[in-house]
Amino acid sequence: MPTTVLWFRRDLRLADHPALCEAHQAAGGGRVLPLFVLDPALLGSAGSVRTACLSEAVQALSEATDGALVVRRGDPAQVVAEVAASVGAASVHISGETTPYGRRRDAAVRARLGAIPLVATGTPYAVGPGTLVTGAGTPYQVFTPFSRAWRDHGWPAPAPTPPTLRWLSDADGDPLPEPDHRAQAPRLPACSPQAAVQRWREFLEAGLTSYDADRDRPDLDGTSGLSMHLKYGTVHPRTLLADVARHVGQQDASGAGVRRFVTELCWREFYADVLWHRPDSAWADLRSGLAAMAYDDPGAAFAAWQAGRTGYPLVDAGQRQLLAEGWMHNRVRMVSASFLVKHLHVWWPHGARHFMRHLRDADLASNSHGWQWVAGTGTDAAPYFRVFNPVAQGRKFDPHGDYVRRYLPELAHLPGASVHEPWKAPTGYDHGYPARLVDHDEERREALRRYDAARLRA
DNA sequence: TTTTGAGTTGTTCGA
DNA sequence: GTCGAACAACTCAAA
Repeated sequence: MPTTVLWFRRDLRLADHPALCEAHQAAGGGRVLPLFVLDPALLGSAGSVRTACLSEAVQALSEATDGALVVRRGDPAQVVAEVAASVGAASVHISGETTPYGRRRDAAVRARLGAIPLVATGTPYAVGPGTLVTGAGTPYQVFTPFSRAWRDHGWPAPAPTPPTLRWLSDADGDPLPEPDHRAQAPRLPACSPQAAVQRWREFLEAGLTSYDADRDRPDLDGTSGLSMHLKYGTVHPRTLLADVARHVGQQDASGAGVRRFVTELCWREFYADVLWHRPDSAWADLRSGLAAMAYDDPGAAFAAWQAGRTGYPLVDAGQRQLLAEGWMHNRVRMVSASFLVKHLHVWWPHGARHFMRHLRDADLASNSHGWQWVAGTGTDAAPYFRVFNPVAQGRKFDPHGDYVRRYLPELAHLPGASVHEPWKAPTGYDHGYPARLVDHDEERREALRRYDAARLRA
């Protein structure tokens, strides 16, 4: 009976897993060796929270396979070929990868495997990147037409889990990185398929109806909280879309929330599609229109931004949440990114790299293209004259100041929305909060000047 | 090929 | 305090 290898990557679950089905089918009555490779090329750019989440998800997968999961550290091309040869595998199975590094890596693995086929089934998306094209056969550049095509295309039903899973383990593995973050930050949610399912149930019951209104409020628990699970694949968007479709039938009151949630999933797929067509846009401007833009080198101001000491409370609260929890509310990500790019005049990849290192949901496509949207260099970019005012954003989306106070102990004594303007409070700087690094009006005008100059030279 | 309608997420200013 | 206009044209997608 043949043996096959199932190499897990961004799909750390057993449910709704087409490549798992394929691996079992190819094995016939034989066994499947579950494998995870700790790739130094990927681990090197991950902060401690990211590493810990990965470690936890892999641990959960190991338990779900009754300890059969083989974890090996090293260059995937070498490790996968070695493992496949050692068990005499008939084929190696994967979920298709779509990021620039993942595609290069898989090509190298395929080459190294030689006669053993590397079989890709499915992707981490409901509709695989590169599937949808415009009538002219070109990739979509604007979200709304893409989202129409994406909904019209429809989403496949979740894959059924094979009734019996016959795992093989050769028991010769490397240890996982120590998940040491939980002691430091006990508030962090667990990273496992079970945790994903639990969070999803809670959100369906309590969060979805008010999602449209609450998702923009960092002071509330209004988001789905699923971004980390989508990143590691502890849940697949196909599962979510199928559940949501059932939910819609039951209660119409949640219509706006459902539509919005589906739209947010679609954004993830849109940016993955853009990155698929333009791998270089991960770390460089998608559009060349601002090639002549004058940026400042990241120096002391960049360090202050990273540490959450810019003197603008909403920005600083976000940056400190990022360092403490490996997560930042989406609204605050936009404000903080805008501040780095437009108030501190730093090129977006510097900020994007910092986010990628620390975010536990670090998704290359969403992160890079979210930054490019803010910077005005991406698809559907924000008009260049749109400069977020961190105080106005704070008053609007954190109206009682609860979010800011949660992360800035130096401002915990200021009541209500006054926390967004400590310079106006007599006691605003009594507990060591830093003065404003730059003046909003001044830097806004400076940003507009630079954009004008860049556009003239373009 | 040409035309047409439309495009995530804001801010400021002045009436 | 509230409200509408200006910001600046440009590109995309489809008819």
